[in-house]
Amino acid sequence: MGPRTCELLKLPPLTGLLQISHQNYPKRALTPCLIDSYMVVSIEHLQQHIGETVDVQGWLAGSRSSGKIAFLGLRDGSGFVQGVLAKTDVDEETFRIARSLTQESSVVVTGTVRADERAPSGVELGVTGLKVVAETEGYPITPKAHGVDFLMEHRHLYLRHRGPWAIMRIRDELERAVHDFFGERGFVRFDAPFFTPNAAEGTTNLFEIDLFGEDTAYLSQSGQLYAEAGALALGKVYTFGPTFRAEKSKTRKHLLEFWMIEPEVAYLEHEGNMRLQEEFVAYLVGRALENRRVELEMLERDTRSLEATAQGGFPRLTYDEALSKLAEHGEALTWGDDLGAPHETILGGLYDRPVFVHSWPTKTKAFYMQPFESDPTRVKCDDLIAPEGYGELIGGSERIYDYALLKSRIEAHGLPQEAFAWYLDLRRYGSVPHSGFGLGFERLLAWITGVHHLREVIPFPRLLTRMYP
RNA sequence: UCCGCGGUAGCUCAGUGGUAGAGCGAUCGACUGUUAAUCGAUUGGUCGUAGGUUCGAGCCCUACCCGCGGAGCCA
Repeated sequence: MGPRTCELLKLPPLTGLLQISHQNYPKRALTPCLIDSYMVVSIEHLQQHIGETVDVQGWLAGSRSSGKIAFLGLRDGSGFVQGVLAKTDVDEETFRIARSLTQESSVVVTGTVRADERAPSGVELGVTGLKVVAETEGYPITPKAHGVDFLMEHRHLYLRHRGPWAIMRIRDELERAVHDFFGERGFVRFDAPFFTPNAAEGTTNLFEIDLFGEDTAYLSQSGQLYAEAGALALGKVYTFGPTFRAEKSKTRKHLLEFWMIEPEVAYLEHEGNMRLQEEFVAYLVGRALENRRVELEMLERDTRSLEATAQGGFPRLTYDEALSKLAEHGEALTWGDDLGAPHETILGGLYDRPVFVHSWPTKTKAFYMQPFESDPTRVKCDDLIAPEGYGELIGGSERIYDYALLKSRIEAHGLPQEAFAWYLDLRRYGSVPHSGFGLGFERLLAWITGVHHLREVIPFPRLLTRMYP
C-alpha cells in the first residue's frame, strides 16, 4: 500500500469537502498531508478520471468474493461504484482485509479508474490499496428483504441505501428548483412563522404549544395568511417550510409534519393562478427529468406521465364536470359533496398529467376564498390532482379582498375576530385581488419518484406511529 | 376516532391442540467477473403482554399493548 496509508484521516474536514465537491477537479497537490497520496475523487466524478489512480473515501455497501478475486460495493455519498481486487494484483494482507471487510465499514480505497461495460455506472475501480477507517459489526440492514417498520426503525441507517439515497437526491434537486423557479420570476422568499395564534381555516386540528403556562400557541398548519401580508408588501412571495397537522391520519398520503410551498401574488386572479401552478409543476417535473435521470432509473420509475407533465397543458374540469365524470365511472355524488380519496384517484387516472378541478361549491371550501361575481354559490379555487393515484398536489384560490365580505365570512365560520384583526387590515388598507396556492412537497415527490408512501420521501417522517429516530 | 389485517430466530415468513420450522443474514471453508452470486458446514427462540380453558396452547377464549392497510380530514 505504500507510505500513504497513515495520513488520510488527518485531512481537515472542510478541505476534504471542498475537494470532493469541486466539479472540475484540479490536478495539483491538495494539502500538505496528502503529498504522498492520490487525489480524492467523489464517485459521481469518476467518469472524468478514467485511467487515473485515485482515492475514494467512503463505506462498504456490500461485497462478494471468490478465492482469487474480490468485489467491493463502495459508496461515498455521491454515488456507488464497484471496486475489484484480483489476488495477483495486491499484496496478501490487502486481499485478506478486502475479503473480510464487513458491510458498512468505512474505508478509503485507492484504485485505478477504468471503463467497464459490465458496471452499471460504466466505471469501476481496480483496487490497489485499502485503508480501514472503522470496522463495523452486526450492521442490521442486511442485503435481503425487510419490512417497512424495520426499515423505518432504522431510518438513520436506511438512508445510506440506494432507494432512499436516490430519493433524497431528487428531493434536494427539487428544493433547489423551487427557489430557482420563483427567483427567476421575481418572487421574494418570505418565511412564515411556525408558531401561530390561530387556525388558518379553523377546521383542522392544531398542535398546541404551552407557553410557560401563561398562553397557548399552535404550530402552523399553513403560512398562507402571512404570505398574503407578504404579497401586499412585496408583490410576489412564496413560503417554503414545514407545516404541522394534528390529524390522526393513517394513510400513505399524510404526515404530521410535511413541507409546503405557498406562493402568493398581488393582483393575480384565478385564471393566472392556475397558469402559475401549471408552469410551476411542469418546471419541477422537468428539472427531475433533466438532472436526476439516473436516480429515477435506480427507482425504476416509469417516466411516461412525468414526460407528459413537463409539457404542461394540464386538463381542467369544473367541479360540475368532475361530478359528471365520476357519475360516468359509477361514483355518483350530489352537488355540494366533497371529493374523497377514491374520487381523486378516478379523476387523476383519466389523464397522463395532473388535472385541475376548479370552481367548487362555496360551502365546501375555506372562508377566505373569493366567490364568482356571477355565481356566489361557487368560489374561484382549484385543486390539482396527480395522476396514478397520488391525490391532491395543490389547493389554490383567489382570496376575498372585500373587507365587509371577509368579515362576514369570519363571523359565519365562528372564527375568533381578534385573531383575524390583522388579516382584515390587509383588506382595510389598499386591498387588491390576490391569489395563491399551497403545494404539498412530499406529495409531489412521492408521485415523481413513484414510491407508495409519503414516509419514503422525507428524511425522518413524523407519523402518528413514528417519532423515532 | 372507525373498519380490516397482523405480532413466531437478527430479517422475511410457515406452522388449525401433541418434541419450535424454513429461507436469508452472520461465522468458517471452496470458487478469478460477481451485482440480493453459488456450494458445504456452523450459529440461531421469553411464539407481543397478562390472565383463562385443557392432561397438554404458537394454535382456542378474554383484556390490553404495538404495528400495517384503508376511511374521514387535508397538501
